[in-house]
Amino acid sequence: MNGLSHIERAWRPFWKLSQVSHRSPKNDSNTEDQREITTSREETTLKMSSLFAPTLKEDPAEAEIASHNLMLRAGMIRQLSAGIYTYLPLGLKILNKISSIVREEMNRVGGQELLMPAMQPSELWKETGRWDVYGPELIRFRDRRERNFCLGPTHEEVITDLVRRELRSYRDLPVMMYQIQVKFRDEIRPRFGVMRSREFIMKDLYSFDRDKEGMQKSYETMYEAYCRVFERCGLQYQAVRADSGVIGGDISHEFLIVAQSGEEKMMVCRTCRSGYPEDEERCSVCGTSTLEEKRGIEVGHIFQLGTKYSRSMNALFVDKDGQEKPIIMGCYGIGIGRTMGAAIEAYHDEHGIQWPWNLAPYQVAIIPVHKRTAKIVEIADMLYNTIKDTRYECVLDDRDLRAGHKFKDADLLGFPVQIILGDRAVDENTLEVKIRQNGERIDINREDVLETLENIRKSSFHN
RNA sequence: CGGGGCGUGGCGCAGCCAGGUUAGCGUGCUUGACUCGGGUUCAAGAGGUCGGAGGUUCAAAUCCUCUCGCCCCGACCA
Repeated sequence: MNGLSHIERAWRPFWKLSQVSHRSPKNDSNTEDQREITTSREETTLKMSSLFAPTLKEDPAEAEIASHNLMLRAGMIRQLSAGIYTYLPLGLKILNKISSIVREEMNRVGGQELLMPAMQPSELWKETGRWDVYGPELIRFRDRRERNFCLGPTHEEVITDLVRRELRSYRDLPVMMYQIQVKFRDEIRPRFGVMRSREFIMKDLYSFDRDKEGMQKSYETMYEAYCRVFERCGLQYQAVRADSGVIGGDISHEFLIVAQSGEEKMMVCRTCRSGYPEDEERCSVCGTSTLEEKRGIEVGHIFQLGTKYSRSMNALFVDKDGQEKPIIMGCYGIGIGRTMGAAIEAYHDEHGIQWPWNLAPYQVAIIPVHKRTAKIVEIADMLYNTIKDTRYECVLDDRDLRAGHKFKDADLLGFPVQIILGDRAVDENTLEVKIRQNGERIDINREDVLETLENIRKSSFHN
């Protein structure tokens, strides 16, 4: 058994432990182990003949909006029940792309990942009063011993409980912890596929500070991290001051992806780009009244909670002056699945999805137009193997289908670059490259593929 | 929860109002041939307790009752 002091020290942020001599795992492990760990890479290439992505030629009856329709058509999701979806391999791949970006940006600013239970005892919720306040949206049930539980729609209670048990001193603050996990909300009306579902993947981060200034600093840090997340996703976003709703607290901002089909209206300052709720008439940042109405999809929401949860749940720390004080909290959510839907709303055309470079499940699709000549198959394989060892992810459409079918699928699935291999290209030693974003087609020399890909990546307006 | 709509082969639909042989069409799927750069063409084939339960009737996909599910609009929300 470890002594408590050891445990306490172990979970402190590493930057607080600089005086403690701790051994780096790198120095500990032998080179054999290192090699094993570093060689386990994610799959970056795929033959489409083995991809489970049942595409639909026709529009599914249940889908009203583009993203829902296209996710179904592209074989990314399937519905199990109202507001409950399975992510098929391709859909999951994209979900993971978004999660990775989110995770990297959270880690970058000192967020520490953890994983909390979805199943939560009612007692915690009664402490904060939300067992009664939350309403039927909270999915409740009893276990075999008649004890009340709910499926977490959010995790303030659980993390506050964790922190009040383990965190004692101002020396332990600030801390930011987050998870990327499944949430449950029994929506009055689930709709638009993955956009408003009853079970969904969310990143939720919680910040803990010793005073208001610290909380505001954490808030600003997260605000900036959110900007980086959506920038990296290649999405046009807008932060808007917002109401706090049931989450509570004082100041909050919503992050919206700008899209025509967005449910939410907002006013954006033409001069400084500040965003306001739809009823605002002038920009308080630069004083002008040249606001423009835009529509967006809410994908993130950040809150300055203050002491709402720490007071009701008695999450206290001892400050420098020896006084017990409630921890000052903030919470910060990003809907991962919703971000995926919003990206499609923002980037699609009549043929299908147009993935931003960084969200594309694969950036490149190699499309041999037929398999009749050995040369085409050969070049396709060669390209596939070449790209396999690079930073690019690619699929090879090795299916036994006609060219038209492959083209339609490639457009539908939205790979940013298609490399089309036909007889002409083979004869002339060139490659035909089609850019999904703008439909542009260029012929390049075969040896220039990687350079071309890099150029396309760089010039992609939403990379 | 209020309002509207829909459940018929995997998917998209017709048939129902005015009950009546083996329940159709398109697409997809299987096989064969012809094609072969934008979901080809032709032929043959497999696949359906018509959401479920009960009722009316000689007879129900069709009429009646109940029920389950799904979609859309509204209030609510990440």
